[in-house]
Parts: sequence; structure tokens; C-alpha cells
Amino acid sequence: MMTRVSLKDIAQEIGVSNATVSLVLNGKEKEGRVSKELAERIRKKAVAMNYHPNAMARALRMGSSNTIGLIVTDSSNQFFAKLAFRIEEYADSLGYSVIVANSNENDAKMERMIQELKNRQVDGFIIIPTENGQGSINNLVNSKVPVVLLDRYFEEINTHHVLIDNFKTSRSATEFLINQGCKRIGLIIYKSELPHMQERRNGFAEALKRNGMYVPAFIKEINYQTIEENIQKAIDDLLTRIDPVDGILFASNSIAIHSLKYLMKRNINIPSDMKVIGFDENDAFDLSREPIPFVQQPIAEMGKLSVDLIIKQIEKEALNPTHIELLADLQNLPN
Amino acid sequence: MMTRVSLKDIAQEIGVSNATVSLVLNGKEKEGRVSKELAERIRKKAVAMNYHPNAMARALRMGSSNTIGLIVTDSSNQFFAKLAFRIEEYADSLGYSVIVANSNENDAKMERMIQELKNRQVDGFIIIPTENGQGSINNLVNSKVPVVLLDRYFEEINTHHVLIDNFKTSRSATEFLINQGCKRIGLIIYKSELPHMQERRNGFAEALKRNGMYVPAFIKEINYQTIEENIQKAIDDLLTRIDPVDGILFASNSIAIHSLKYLMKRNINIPSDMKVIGFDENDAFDLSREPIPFVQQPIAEMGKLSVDLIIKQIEKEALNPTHIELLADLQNLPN
DNA sequence: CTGAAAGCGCTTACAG
DNA sequence: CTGAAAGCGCTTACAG
Repeated sequence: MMTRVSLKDIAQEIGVSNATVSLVLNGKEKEGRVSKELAERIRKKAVAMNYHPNAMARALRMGSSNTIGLIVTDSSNQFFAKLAFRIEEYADSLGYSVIVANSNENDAKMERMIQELKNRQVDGFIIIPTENGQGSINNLVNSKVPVVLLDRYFEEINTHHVLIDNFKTSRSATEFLINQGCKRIGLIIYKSELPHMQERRNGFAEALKRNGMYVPAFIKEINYQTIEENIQKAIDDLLTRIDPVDGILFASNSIAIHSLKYLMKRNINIPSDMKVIGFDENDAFDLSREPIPFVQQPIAEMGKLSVDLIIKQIEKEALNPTHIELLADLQNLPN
Repeated sequence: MMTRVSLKDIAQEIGVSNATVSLVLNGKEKEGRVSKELAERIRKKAVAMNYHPNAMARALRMGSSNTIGLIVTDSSNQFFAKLAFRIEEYADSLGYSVIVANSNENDAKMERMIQELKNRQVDGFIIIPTENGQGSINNLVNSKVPVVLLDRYFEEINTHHVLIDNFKTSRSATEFLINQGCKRIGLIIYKSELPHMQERRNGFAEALKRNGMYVPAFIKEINYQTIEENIQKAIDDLLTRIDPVDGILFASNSIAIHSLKYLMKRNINIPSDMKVIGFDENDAFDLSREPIPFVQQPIAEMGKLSVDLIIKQIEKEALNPTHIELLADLQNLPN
């Protein structure tokens, strides 16, 4: 690797001290009261020598790196991929870099990634926490590290979070199915204690109870690790009861994709045989036989708000834990 | 933020020098000839004090950061998202972190991202280069920075690259359409000088020429920035000629998605009215009326090979530029 | 067997 | 108006 140009190189070329060069290049010539003319010479020289500051040296000295650590559960999932993309884009516009890490929905890996990003001196974390990641998040919050939870949160941890109103959203998605004429509506959802999942479940139940249509057996809980087989079993069950369901709410993007594949395999026609609605956008929803209705989370806004919240904390604005719950739209509804 | 425990803190607690602690914690006690017993005490203390090395300080001192910079054109595209995921996963298993940046197919942004990652002292780059990014890549290669180009390359730059054999793959995708009975086959492809695109184009042309079916007017070139309208125009054109096409090859993931949406909007039935095949996997291909055939690039292998190549360079194994061209499979073919 | 010292590339009080 | 010095947290020759 070509040896890089350092501050010192410029200082030597011009014949001044490192300090003077540093001051000028950081726009602090006023404070250093460097003469305009000298400042100009230094700037010219820096450009001519193709100088670029060593971000690590600066971070080490300053104790902050202008970097945000983002931990998602699976960056290859379209929903999180888009979220990460927006976060990167917006943070970049504010002069912050983002390092993305994956937890794979694994608590131990999330913990490890937090540690690794800490070692890299990130200034704060935006995290989509894992099911039992409460302890790790709690440690972070207690040690005063800036944190924003995204998409999910924990009841007991009072920190900043940005997500949609899952209860209301799930309720209105369910009401959509009711309005479509469904009489027996199923839910396929992750078995999870995370409140955002509970709220999706509760919103679903609420809509059905209001309409006297609530049947607990129509709720199928599945595991992330064995998603494919669990979904097949769940759908088989929902279809082969004496009172088979005529509508299903899918509580996540991946659940929707796997379920739709299996419904297709079983030759269930959507929407004539079965009406459905899913969470989170996916190219696939626009391309199936009929467009699949889905809950569209405001991804760009969620990204922007979480970046704003993390930067406010980093820049030490006193900030009470802010809980942001946005509204989500239903898309691809039949006319 | 809680003040972190440093090497020095451990040294003071135990009453030895920083050097001794550093040696032990890096497993170099043999070289330092530290007594077994002392080494053990130091290790215990480090754990007890919850010590974690400051990666930036180490990187500054060592001149390398154990970090790979990955520049993709769009991390929200499913193909690149999966590639990035695999790269991160495999690099992590080898003790390297990955910082992902997006160029948005924009040469200037790619250049800026390269500089930013350089400032962060990444040890090497895996890059999916932009159309006219040749200059930036060339500078990198000339300055002996470890580089691997992924998915694309430049004729004139003799550096490492990992991609599929686009000519052969495109040719066999086209042959698939021919075997399906198509007589007039169109291609929708990016207007691009990048050789991987040219090869997809040439492979397409070759298959048709061999079968006496080559019609230049059936090749539609579109721009990435105006993809949606260009595709609509291209498809309108292919459909409304006196000799409308009965098959189309989509030369990229995004092209396939947009095209399929528009074909659906125009009520073209696939595959009865029109047979198609696309590049790169997408959930949508499994969920359309009939599964959409597509070229499946060996994503995990491409990721792994590019990581191996970049690490070999970083670790200074003398290495002639390695050009890897993998074979890609066709998926979702009708039985 | 172990310590003292230098240095990676910065920034920032301090002194003049 | 500007320089000398200290220090961020490490690692590594060097000296003993």
C-alpha cells in the first residue's frame, strides 16, 4: 500500500507545526488565529499532496468515531436490507458512517456484534434486538451508550425506540380481511415474547373479538429456525379442519413468502379460495397471480428518525427516552 | 459512555508494564518469555475487568485494521444484499469485519466511498464497480491496495475478479427459450460498456445466430436511472411490432422485476403468451402465476472466493491476478 | 524474565 | 500569530 500523506508531511513541506496544519484543516484557524494567507497555503498544499485524514487516529484522539453501529437480524431480508440502506444513506448525508452487522436472530451473536462494534469505537447503536437480547441491550443502556431500538423493543427497558403501531396496524389488516368477507381468519406468527409480535397478535385478536369471530385455534405460532416446515404444518392444519379458514394474516415478511409458496404448491387460489394480507413489502407481492395486500412500513421515515435520535444522543443533547410509533399503510388493496 | 478498561489499567492492577500485558493478551508470552503463572494472572484479570482491546488503537499502531471494505451498487437489491450477507458471514468467521458502502451506480459516489473507507484504514476492497469507475479502480490497483472486483470487471484492468461466465450463462438461458419453442426472442439489458453486460448480450446473440433467429431490433437497451419508463417503452415496442416477440431474456434482477410487473399490467400471460427467463434470484420468481425461470448465480461461493482472494492479498501472499469465472445454474425450469 | 521508550496520526490545551 | 508537548491505547524493537 502506498504510504499515505500525513499531517506532518504537510507541516514539513510548508515549514510549520502539525498543530497549525490541524487547526487550518479543521476550519479552526480563527481559534488558532492563523493568518489568512498561511491558511490558504496549507489548504492548497493539502489538496496538492492528496491529503486525507486518518479517521482512526482522529477517532482515537477524539474518543469518537462518527460511526453508528447498526445491528439487524438478517440483512438479506428485503425489509431489513431497505431499512439499512436508508439508514446508511441518511447517516452519510449527516457525516456519519454506518457499520452493519447481522445477528441472525441469535442472542449470542448479537452480544458478540455489540462487543465488536464497541471495540471499533462506534459512537452509538441502532439495533433490531433479538428475542432474548434484553440483557445485552440493558447493559448497553445502563453504561450510557447511545442506543435506539428499531422495529422492536422491550417493555422493561426504557430507552429510545422507533417502530410502527403494531397493534393498530395488525387490527386494521385483520379488519381488511373481515371487510373482504372472510368468516374464519387465521394468523401465522412467530412464537415470540417480543412485544411487537404480541401486539400484532393482540391487534388481530381484537379485530376478531369485536366481530365475534375470534377462534384461538386459528392462531399458529412458528419458530424462525424451522420456519419452512412449521409453516407447512400450520397451513395444512388451517386448511384441513372441519371449519377451514378463508383468510390469513401473515405476521412478517418471511412468513408471508414461505406461506405463499406453500399455498401455491397446494393449488390454493388467492384471493378466490383464500384471502391474505402480509407484513412488509416484497417484490413478490406485486407479482403473484393477484397482487398480495400487505402492510407497508414507512421504512425511509423509520430510518431517518432512528438516525436523528442516535445522533442527538451522541451529540449529548439531553434527551428523555423517546418512543416513536408510526402508522403503517395497507398496500395492494383490491379496488 | 462508561470509561473503558485499557491495557494500562490491567498493568497497573497487576503491577507490571503495558508491554507484558500486551504480549500475554496477544498470545505472545513465549516471545516475551513471560512466566506461565504471571500470564495466567494477567488473563484472569483481563476477564475480571471486562477488558476489550481498542480496535482503533491497535489498527493505528499496526497499520492494518482487519477490516474489508465492500462497495456494492445497491445493498437493497436482493442479489447484492445476499452477496453482502455471505461476505460478512464468511469474513467474520476468519476474523475480519466488513464495512459495506453503497455507490448507487454512481461513479462519483463510488470514488467518495473508496476514499472514506481508505480513511477508515480498511485493509482491502471488494468492489462491484460502477460503469465508469475504471479510473478509481485503476488508482486503487496502481497504489497496491488489495482489490477484488466482484460480479463485474474491466477489460483493461488486470486485477483479481470473481464473477460468473456471463457469456455461456446468457447463451444457455437463451437456448432454454429456444427449446421452449420461442421463435422471436427479445433481450432487455442495460446500456452499458461493462464487459459482463456485453457478454450477456453476446451470449444471447450467439445462441440466436446459431439458430438463425438473430434480430438486432429485438435487443432493447435501457438506463438504470430511468429503468421503469424505459422498460415500459421497450416492452410496448417488443409487443406491438408486426412480428411481436414470444420470449424475453431479462439481463438483471431489477430488469426482470420491473418487466414482469409491466407484463402483468398489460395482461400478458406467462408462460402461455410469453416465455421469459431472468438473471438472479428473487422471491418474486417463485410466487408469480407460474414460477419464473432464472439464472441462479452461486452467491455463497462468489462471496467466499472474493473474501479468500482479498485476504490472501492482505496477508501478502504473492499473488498473480486471479480471474475466477463460475458457472451459474438455471432454476425454476418447467418439468 | 521484564520494563522503559518510541511511535502510529491525530487534536488540544498551554505557553509564548 | 505560532510552536512544543502531551496523550488517545495500543505494539514492538531494545535494553537489561
